[in-house]
Amino acid sequence: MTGIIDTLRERGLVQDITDEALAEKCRKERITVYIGFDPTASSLHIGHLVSILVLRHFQLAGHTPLAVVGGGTGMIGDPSGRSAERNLLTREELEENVEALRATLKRFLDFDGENAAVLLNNADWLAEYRFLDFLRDVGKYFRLGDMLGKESVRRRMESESGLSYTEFSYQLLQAYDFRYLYEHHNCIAQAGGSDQWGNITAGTDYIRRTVGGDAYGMTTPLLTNAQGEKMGKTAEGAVWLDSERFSPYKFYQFWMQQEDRDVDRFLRMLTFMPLEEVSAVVREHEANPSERLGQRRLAREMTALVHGEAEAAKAEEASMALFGRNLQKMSDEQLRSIFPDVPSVRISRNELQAGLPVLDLLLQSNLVPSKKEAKRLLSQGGVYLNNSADSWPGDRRTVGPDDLLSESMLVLRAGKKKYCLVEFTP
RNA sequence: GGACGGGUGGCAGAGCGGUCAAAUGCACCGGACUGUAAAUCCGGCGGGCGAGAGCCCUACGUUGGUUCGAAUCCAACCCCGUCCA
Repeated sequence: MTGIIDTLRERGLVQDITDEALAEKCRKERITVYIGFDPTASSLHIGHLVSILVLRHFQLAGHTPLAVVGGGTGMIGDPSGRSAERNLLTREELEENVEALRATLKRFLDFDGENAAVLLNNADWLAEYRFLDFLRDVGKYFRLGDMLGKESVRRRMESESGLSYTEFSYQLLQAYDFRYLYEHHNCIAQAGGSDQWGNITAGTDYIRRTVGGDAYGMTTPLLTNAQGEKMGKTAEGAVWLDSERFSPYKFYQFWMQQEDRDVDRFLRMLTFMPLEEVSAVVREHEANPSERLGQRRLAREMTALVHGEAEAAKAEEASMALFGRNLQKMSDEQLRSIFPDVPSVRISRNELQAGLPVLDLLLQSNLVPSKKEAKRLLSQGGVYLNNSADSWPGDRRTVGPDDLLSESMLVLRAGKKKYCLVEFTP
């Protein structure tokens, strides 16, 4: 029988494991596994995706996943010198973030059935823990040498910014989390990103020393691209999993724009496609890279996974319309159908009649942050009206009714891949 | 509490009285080449005004001061690091 760990290994999702016995155990029995998510932001981004998917993999294999939101551990970041008010506010913020994380996590796991997922908040057992009790019950089992030896601690000690006592204590909290879950939820394994190794082993060691049980840990590799850069951040910020912050269209485009050599790895790590199918797609892609079949499939799969099949279909359709060759044939009706899905803006028709300066149009469409940048773009030939860049006599050019693509719309483009749909309304 | 070092653009890191909107590298944005890819090359990279030469505003931890002029000198304060108590 193939166990979940074997499956995860095949997909490149296992970086390290505390004990090979875990793989064996998973082949034979159903276990409970947990991963923690700290509410440092109000939404999850693709940096969290690997962890979420690992939980789902476990669940699909019949194991019970616990998703722990760090309402307690998330408080640790608080600097002590804050006013009571601000502290209160922060608490509220934290609470909101916790709620947002719960909502997102719920979409990825199944909360019914025999091995229903469980959503927990570590504030429930950490918040009321008294400091002196904690030092006696937990702190006593940690040796300073071990704590200082952790990679994360060492790096910070050597860095210019140093490390506060508060953050230094974090590993104890996470270790205690693990023990709590071990005792109350029969959870014998913790997974996490590779940066969590130190915290995870702190937990397994602590459990061994206190309750004497077997607890295991596993880490996933950090999701990086072929350049070795951490995935999840773009120049504008994180790639959120929440459609309010990062539209399905943008999400689709994000994956569409990945480079060739990442396609195979991402398909294996981030989708649930059978590996044979992944190989087939990759082969097809390599035979004819300019078709971008690999990226297309990746974008489609990822968008469907995160935003649902319907949104994925819309994002794909909008992308094909904008990036397709025959933009000229688009009608008002067709453009309007993708309008809500892509970056778009509405401007009064009067402005068009009067002759709208291109610089203003660029600014209003949010394609540029400033007029200066708009001028730069224009002078370097990076502005496209209805996908054609020719005939642009300088930045004093204005746009009028003749420039419309359909009755009321035009397509503005900055650079190679940033579009904005502009509708002129009465 | 003391000694020393340090706080500069998204990051790293020069500058140490005018020629500094601030070298250089990375990141980022356009363009060429392509394939919404990579590599490479070219251009750009605080903001406003101007067709343009250019003009103006805001910026080098904070606040004051010296000076015709300060990222650069002085003072106080805040923050970080290292060592000492």
